[in-house]
Amino acid sequence: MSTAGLDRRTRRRQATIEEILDVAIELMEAEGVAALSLSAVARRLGMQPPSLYQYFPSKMAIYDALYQRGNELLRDAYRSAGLTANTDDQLELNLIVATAFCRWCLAHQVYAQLMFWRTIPGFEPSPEAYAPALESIQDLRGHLQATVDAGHLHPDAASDEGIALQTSMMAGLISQQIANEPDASFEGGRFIRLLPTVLEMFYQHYSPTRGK
Amino acid sequence: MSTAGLDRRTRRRQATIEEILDVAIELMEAEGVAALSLSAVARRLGMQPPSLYQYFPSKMAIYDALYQRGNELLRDAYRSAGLTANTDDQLELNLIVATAFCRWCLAHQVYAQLMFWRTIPGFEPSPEAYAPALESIQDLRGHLQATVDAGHLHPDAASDEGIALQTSMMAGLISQQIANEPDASFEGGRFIRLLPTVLEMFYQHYSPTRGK
DNA sequence: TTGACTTCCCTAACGGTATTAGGTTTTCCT
DNA sequence: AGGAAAACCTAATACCGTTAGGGAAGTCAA
Repeated sequence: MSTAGLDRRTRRRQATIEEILDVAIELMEAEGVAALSLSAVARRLGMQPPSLYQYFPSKMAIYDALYQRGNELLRDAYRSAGLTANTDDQLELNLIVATAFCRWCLAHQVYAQLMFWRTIPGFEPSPEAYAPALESIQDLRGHLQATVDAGHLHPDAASDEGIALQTSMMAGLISQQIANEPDASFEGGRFIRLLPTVLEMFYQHYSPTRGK
Repeated sequence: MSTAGLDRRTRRRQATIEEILDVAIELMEAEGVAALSLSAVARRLGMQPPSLYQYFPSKMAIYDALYQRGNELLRDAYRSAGLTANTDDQLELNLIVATAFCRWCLAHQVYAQLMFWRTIPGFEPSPEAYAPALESIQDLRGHLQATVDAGHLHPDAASDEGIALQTSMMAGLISQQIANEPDASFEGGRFIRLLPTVLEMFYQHYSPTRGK
């Protein structure tokens, strides 16, 4: 990530790579994820299209780099929300980080579509690009486990099933919001504003006294 | 829909249109929704690509026709599940129709992606193509209202919010399943098998005694 | 049966795309 | 300063969606 201590040319190269990715995201925001055109990217950069192949071996490689960048950004947003939260209540903390997660997805719909819907024909993320997504899932698992340990949830909440349940419910709100009301605010969105409700349902379902 | 009583030429024409749509769906299943190629469709039909323009004014029109067809098929699958269900229990009936809905989406992922994710750049369904989707939502509302009337759910369950909640939760399971385990069976899918659980949570949340 | 009209399908062409091949110029390190 | 490597170019290939225009075949009325 840091550019210090490197070759001058290597630094310039890295800057160009970032610039390509920035332009790609911008164009996808304007035209749609699947409508990304390398020619348009090159035009925007004042290059000829084949020159891009100095930096990425294919269009899919650009998607892959963006997939990775998105997962890193989301992981960081998620973590920093957990770290800066000022509360002792584990359940409230869960709401805070879940809100941060959903907020990020709605503010970065292009990334979200690339990361969670996987609708680009022929695109399969590389293990390297997928790694930060696994970290995010681990973080979520940690949050749930901490809530369990604090006695606020049944142990099953931190199981694979509990995680699948929570991610599915959040993914449902996010995908419905993006597909049906992409421009609504976080507070006003018909679907996303149900996030606290949905978390309540989750807590209810995994209440510590479940199964007597 | 019926081809009886029409011009001979009109009948042949209608058959060709259906054939084009069938081939388009087949290719999208194999290559991805966004990877549909009119040239490939024409090749499969033994035509030259421009000939397709006798039947559809553009590629988007084909997407639109498929969008409509998918919504009609889903509406019919949903309705027939409700009609053939053999139960007196309104809650069980809900599970049956919800299951039919999810089953259809997983069995027809191409349609589902087109209908619910809207990831084709520049595609906006026509009002005509959208109409059957509205019917499906009305059917869902009817089911929820009937459950409320039977005294099994709080009246809020059939409100706009209740419907948004239920559709979001189902959409979450479906989208997670399609994105992460598209080839899993309905019973074995890590996400979709949570459907009964999720409905339980919904019933719990909208229990008739809610708010005392 | 003839003539007109429509439908169907074709070829040719335009401007766009991703990508490869190969050459030239610029940049930088030793 | 020499030489390597990086950066960028032009040209070309093989696709794509779409438009223009023409010819053959089917259909209907006189």
